Amino acid sequence: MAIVRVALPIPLPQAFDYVSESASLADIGRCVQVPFGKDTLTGVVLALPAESEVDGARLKPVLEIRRSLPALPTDWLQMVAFVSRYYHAPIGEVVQLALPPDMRRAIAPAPRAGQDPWLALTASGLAAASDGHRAKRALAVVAVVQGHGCIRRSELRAELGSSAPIADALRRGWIHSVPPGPAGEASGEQTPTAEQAVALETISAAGEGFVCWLLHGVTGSGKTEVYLQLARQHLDRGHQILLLVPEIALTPQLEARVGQRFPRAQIVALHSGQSEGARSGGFVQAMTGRADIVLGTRLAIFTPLPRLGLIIVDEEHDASYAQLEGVRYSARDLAVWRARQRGIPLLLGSATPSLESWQHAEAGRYRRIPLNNRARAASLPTIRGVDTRRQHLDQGLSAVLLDAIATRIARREQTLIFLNRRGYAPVLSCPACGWVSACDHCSANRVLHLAERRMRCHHCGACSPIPQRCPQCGNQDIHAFGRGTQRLEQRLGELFPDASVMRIDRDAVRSRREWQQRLAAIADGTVDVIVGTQMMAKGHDFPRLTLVGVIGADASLHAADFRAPERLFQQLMQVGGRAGRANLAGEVLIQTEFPEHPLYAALRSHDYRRFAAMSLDERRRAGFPPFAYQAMLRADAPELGEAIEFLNQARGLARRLGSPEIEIFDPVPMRLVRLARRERAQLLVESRRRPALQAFLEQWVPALYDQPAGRRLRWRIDVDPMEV
DNA sequence: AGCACGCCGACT
DNA sequence: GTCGGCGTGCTC
Repeated sequence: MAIVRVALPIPLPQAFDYVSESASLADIGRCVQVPFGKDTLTGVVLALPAESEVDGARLKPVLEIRRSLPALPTDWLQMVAFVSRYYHAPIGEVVQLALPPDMRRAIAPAPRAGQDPWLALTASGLAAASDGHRAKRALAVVAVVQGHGCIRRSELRAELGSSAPIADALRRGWIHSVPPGPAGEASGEQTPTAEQAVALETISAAGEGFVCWLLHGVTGSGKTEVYLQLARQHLDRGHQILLLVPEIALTPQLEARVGQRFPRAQIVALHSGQSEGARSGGFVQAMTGRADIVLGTRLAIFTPLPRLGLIIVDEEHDASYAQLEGVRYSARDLAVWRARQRGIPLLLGSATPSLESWQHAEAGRYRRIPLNNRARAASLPTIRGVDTRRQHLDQGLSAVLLDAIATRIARREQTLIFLNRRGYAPVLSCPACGWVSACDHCSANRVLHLAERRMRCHHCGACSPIPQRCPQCGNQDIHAFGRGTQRLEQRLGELFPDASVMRIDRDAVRSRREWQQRLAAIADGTVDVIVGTQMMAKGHDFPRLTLVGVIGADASLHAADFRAPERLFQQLMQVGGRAGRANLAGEVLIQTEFPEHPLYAALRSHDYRRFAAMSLDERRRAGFPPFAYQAMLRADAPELGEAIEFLNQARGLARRLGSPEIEIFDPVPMRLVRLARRERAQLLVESRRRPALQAFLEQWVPALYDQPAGRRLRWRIDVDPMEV
């Protein structure tokens, strides 16, 4: 009779022991069905302990061990256990997070390569394409294949809506299926630039063991080419590659690029908004070693990969690697842990690395590789500040910026106006009595959305109609203060009546399809001026975009959050990278009341290093991360008092456990105290040493579970919090 | 988390 | 006399 330790999907910190007649060591990592209280749950076997802390008579038998599924590998279980330990999240919740909801469906065999071959153009197909005027339907096939370089039969079929012309084109010999071959066979590999070659040689020379590389490459320096050539080397050695990307709409583009480069590799894409079945399928393909490359967002860090040889984290500074809800983790940090665990190299890439990573490099823990030159475009954009202190502004737009826009319109070039505020105006207010459009559920104002004819809270999503008069005093003369993307879009339309203005933000672009349509319109050059939020900052190159205007950036300069300037710099650097490509010089105009601010000065000279040195110096002096390690206890309740009371008890506990190495702060209401009818507070604990913080948390968090007050409200511990 | 058990107010 | 409020405790 073996004892089986099982992680169950419940928010309790411990695993549960059961007994089983048939369990063996081979069942560690398998899914099991067990009775739990009144119902039956599916869990994962963590271990077969020699004995249980629970009295043997109380152990219930395992109902079923699902042996039809392959067992999760030991290193995967170790990673999950680490996440639970480090982030102080219940093991069962971590397993639930890391495991696709239903792995059963995933057991169906993956589509066989022979069934769904890669198709590519032949020489005669190329000839047929250029000489035209023949069988139109088959030529359409040729055009599509040519457009993709290389495409799966299933995708081609989906695009054409029929498979008959594919057969026709195959018969004519215009296209052929690419015969299966080594996964590392690359098509269209570029000759690396001198810098890229150095980067690749340096990384290869260090061997196959654990090294954390920080690839610091300016926008357009060709980081992706380095990723792909490095990936090819590892594919050649039979390794699997994990490529993490931020949670943004451009995943499909990168996927297409990887697919075209490695027509013979099995590529699995894992991103949010994917069906359960697809996620499970990809998970199992990766776990069984059938997938060669896993490309995905933060959740993909939990993919089991038996042949894993390389991890790449693109745009490693990106905030979307951190999960803020539920089990809190940073996929980038876990990537480092995982690479060390597996003894393999890890590549973190960014034009503006996180200060955490930069400091690791400064301290020699990561090895830095610079890519200083743009691979294609001749030069970096000119960045200038526009001093708005003494200027008349038209809806926030300075004459200098308006002139610059007019010039681009005349030249048939494009402008992007970057404003990180959605809606028409951030608040509606009555000048007579002082009423503001406050949200009933949050301590925030509802934003005027003229396009949707609603007032909307950007925090909880609640909506209300636009009042025609002041709800408090009846005054008909209420005003919209400030401006968002909608108002700018409207004003730019008035100022440039012959130009076409397009708005890109989460309200205007709801679906992937809309996003694609708008991108296509911008690429076509039918748009002159784009008003966009940070959605526009990432990825995508627009060859005709030569001017970027930045509005309202100053707000982040003096924000309460000590990370705000870092994010601002990253964002402006990224959005500036949109300006000027190929043979057209780019210009970035930043409207500011603080043109002399060192952040803008560093930005003007494209000097990330200076910015990083300066910021790290400030952080060191202030004792902020990465020179201190933090954990945040957050609580929310219907009334703020309850949350504060719980945190005070928690602080009392902490004081009793506390060591001199731990600093315990007072509970404070969060900056946005009220959110969706709940009031929130937080308590910060900090240490100069990570192990000291962890040792403290190991005592403190279990004690918190025993606090009776903790049962009446929601609380959560956030290790290495990104927002303080 | 779910679900029991368990003691105190307004209702068929 | 009961139906039901959610406080407290437990789940291997």
